[in-house]
Amino acid sequence: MKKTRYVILGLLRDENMSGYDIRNCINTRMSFFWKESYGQIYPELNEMLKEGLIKESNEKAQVDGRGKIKYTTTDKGKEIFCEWMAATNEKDTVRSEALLKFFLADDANKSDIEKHLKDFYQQNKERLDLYLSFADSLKQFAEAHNNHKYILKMLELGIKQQKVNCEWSKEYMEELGRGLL
Amino acid sequence: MKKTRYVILGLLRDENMSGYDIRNCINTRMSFFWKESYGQIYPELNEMLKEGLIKESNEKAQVDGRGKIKYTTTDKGKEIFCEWMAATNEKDTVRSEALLKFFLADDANKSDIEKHLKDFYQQNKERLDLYLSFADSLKQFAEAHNNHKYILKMLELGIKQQKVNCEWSKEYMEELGRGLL
DNA sequence: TTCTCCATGTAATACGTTACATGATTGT
DNA sequence: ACAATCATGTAACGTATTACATGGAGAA
Repeated sequence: MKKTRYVILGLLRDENMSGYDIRNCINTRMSFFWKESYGQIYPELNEMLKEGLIKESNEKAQVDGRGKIKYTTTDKGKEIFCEWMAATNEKDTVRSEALLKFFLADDANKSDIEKHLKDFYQQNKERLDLYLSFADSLKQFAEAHNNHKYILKMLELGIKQQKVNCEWSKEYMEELGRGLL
Repeated sequence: MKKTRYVILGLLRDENMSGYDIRNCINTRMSFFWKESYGQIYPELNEMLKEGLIKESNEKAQVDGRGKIKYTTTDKGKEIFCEWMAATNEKDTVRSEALLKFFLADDANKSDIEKHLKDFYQQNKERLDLYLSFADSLKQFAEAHNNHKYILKMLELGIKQQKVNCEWSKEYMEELGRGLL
């Protein structure tokens, strides 16, 4: 089942946003467990408008200058968001090309693996730093929004996961470097 | 880019397999970072046959009884597998409905979150046990195949990840239970 | 003025799942 | 005899990415 509308609805509860904002927010803050492309977001927004799940918020439209269209959730939107929240989750769809290569490796492609481990470490380190700084900025306003503490909890997990990935790839690289494998 | 053929090629290097075998192997051993459905595997196998990346291995066909068709990689298949192995990885496609809900939670859906945390813990625990037993069985034949040590390394990461997820969700549940959040 | 980024959108294409059809084999 | 599982396959459908089109705003 498509979940685009629920992410949108979830974000709009907190703050009025344009399609562009939504896409950016998802692909930065939420990037370690989600992403969306414009090709999904814009058509979905118009669909949701028709269904009355969101509406344009003209209040802030001018403040921001541009022809930007900001949206808010309607009561109906909040309702279907809550229904989704309460429902049992589908099985995750996880696909990692790096992990796939690590799994399928053998002696013939040892040097490729070393390269991919390096990239893997780098990417996880970058994300780790991103989440740490995001968590820091949230902590400063922990009282401001009641949902901040939930996001912080979530980030805590992301940080732990990135750390595990970094440690593992570092160790693995060292083992390969010392010819232990 | 579709990666189905590379998984297939990777598995076939090690052992002759049928489409059914391949699908089972992916959806059990590799389930924490990959999956494929019959609708992808069978058409892909026929496509690969046409392109000369794999061929039927009639040797073992009878041994197994059934009308099972087992495949092996050809030289050309090995070649394109190696090319893929050496290439830089695409960004991962990660989508977890559970994590999405944890991120989008607020006080209004606290009880939903508790339920999802319970499920999350349960699923991660089950996977953890699965990988532990898989790792155990591989360790017994660690010398048999030169690729076993790479798979073990990979499983090591999977095990660490599952553990982190279990610990995090357990802690989170306790905090919620004690009304700390 | 030209470049870059903001901003919205769509059409073509690629990818993936589901549900169904079919039939053999094994265990009870 | 019956159910379960093995085994292969396809058509319909749903979902997601890509590439492109369009144009305004701000900076160099």
